[in-house]
Amino acid sequence: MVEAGAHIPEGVIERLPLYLNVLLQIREDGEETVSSARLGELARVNPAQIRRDLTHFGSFGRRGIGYDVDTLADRIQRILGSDHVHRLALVGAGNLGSAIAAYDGLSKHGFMVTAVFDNDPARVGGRLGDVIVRDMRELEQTVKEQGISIGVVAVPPAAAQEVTDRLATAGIRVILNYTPVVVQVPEGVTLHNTDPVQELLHTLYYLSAREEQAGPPSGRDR
Amino acid sequence: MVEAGAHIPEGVIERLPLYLNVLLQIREDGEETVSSARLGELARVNPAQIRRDLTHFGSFGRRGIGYDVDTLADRIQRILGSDHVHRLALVGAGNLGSAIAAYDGLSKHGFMVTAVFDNDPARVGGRLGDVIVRDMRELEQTVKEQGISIGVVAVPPAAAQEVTDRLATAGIRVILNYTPVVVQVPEGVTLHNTDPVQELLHTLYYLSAREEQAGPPSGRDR
DNA sequence: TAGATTGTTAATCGATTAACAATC
DNA sequence: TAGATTGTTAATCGATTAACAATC
Repeated sequence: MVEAGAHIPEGVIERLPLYLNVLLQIREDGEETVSSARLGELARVNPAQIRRDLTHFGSFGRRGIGYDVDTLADRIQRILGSDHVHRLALVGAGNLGSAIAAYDGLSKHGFMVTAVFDNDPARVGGRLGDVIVRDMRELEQTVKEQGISIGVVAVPPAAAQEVTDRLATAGIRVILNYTPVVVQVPEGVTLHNTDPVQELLHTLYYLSAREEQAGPPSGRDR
Repeated sequence: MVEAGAHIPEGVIERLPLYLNVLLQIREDGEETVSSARLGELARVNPAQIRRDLTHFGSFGRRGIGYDVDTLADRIQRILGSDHVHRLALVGAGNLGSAIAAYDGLSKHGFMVTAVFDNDPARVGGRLGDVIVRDMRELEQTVKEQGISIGVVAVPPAAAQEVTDRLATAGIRVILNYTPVVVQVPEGVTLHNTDPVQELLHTLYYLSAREEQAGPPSGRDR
């Protein structure tokens, strides 16, 4: 265990969600204990690195045995802060928005879409999951009223920057951008671009006309 | 310029698509020249790193001036292999599949969805974009006939592993997994998990009850 | 010429990995 | 006890960054 407040490398924080995901899956399969070797196999991470990563937060395993799946999952959830519910504001109720609202992975980690916005009158008033679609004009007020800090942008590219600006102004602190547009955010707002194409392009490098060379270091990204 | 065949760090290959994306956006804005400083600002990458990254492939800029946007974009596209069209097979024609088929970012980088599969008889025979939805049973044959090497999994979680297996068997070399399931792929197949939730969880760490500490190193991921 | 910005070196910094004692 | 696997150290490896000469 390292002293509280010590700097924890970004890479460690990036891998924790991956470990958590694998642990939840293992739990569904009925496994109660897991070794760093098995965890590493499923997450495609070096077992030594997993053990090293975890020491930043304490020691959660038992020598000779491995890790208790339940306990480790709980600990990681508490470290990340995903042990309680987080509300999301979703902007855009088209195909993409609908898919996001129905996305299994969100609820699994305590994320709840509690507000949906669209500017198409045909959609406003309709339902997406359990939530009524609101007019875009209500964005600022609703975000503030519900104290939402995470926003998801699933609108046509042309509207991406404007929506981002409005979310930031409304007090949103984390924005998940589902458009391929490079948007700008003010200081203090964290932006995530979920552009699978960037990952495809990255893979392409190893795919195209490079058969004589070595492939990518691992079969999987992230 | 480094000798051909020299090892190029993975991080460099990961950043090239980011630079490319920013360059394409700058080009749309009508800019003809860009400095590493400006590029770094937009991509949120240290300017020195951008220059260092590019030296792996040659020298594309002009001292005192900067980089020609067109030229640099072209060079990166050729390095990555995105200067020609790549066909995609999309499995799952629901909301998510529809959103992916309509996704701007794909065509922008030369990715074309040329085959769509679903096992719902109500969807088979219908259209998604320009493509007729085929029955899942035709997957193997179609993938082989069209010589498709990239597959996109946009099916319900329960079907994710089976679809992945079938794509791999059919000869697909890159799989983009849009489900939250941790799927396994055989040697030689590259798997990308596009799970925005993992990124949200990662951000959560910096968000929750840690106001007294420093935030994440940068305002943006990827 | 003066100002700007690249290409490139060298130093720093941090992350990964192997190895093994501790211990279940 | 013997086997297994963690926690942790120490070594390696690689990536990032600052600085500056080259040059437009």
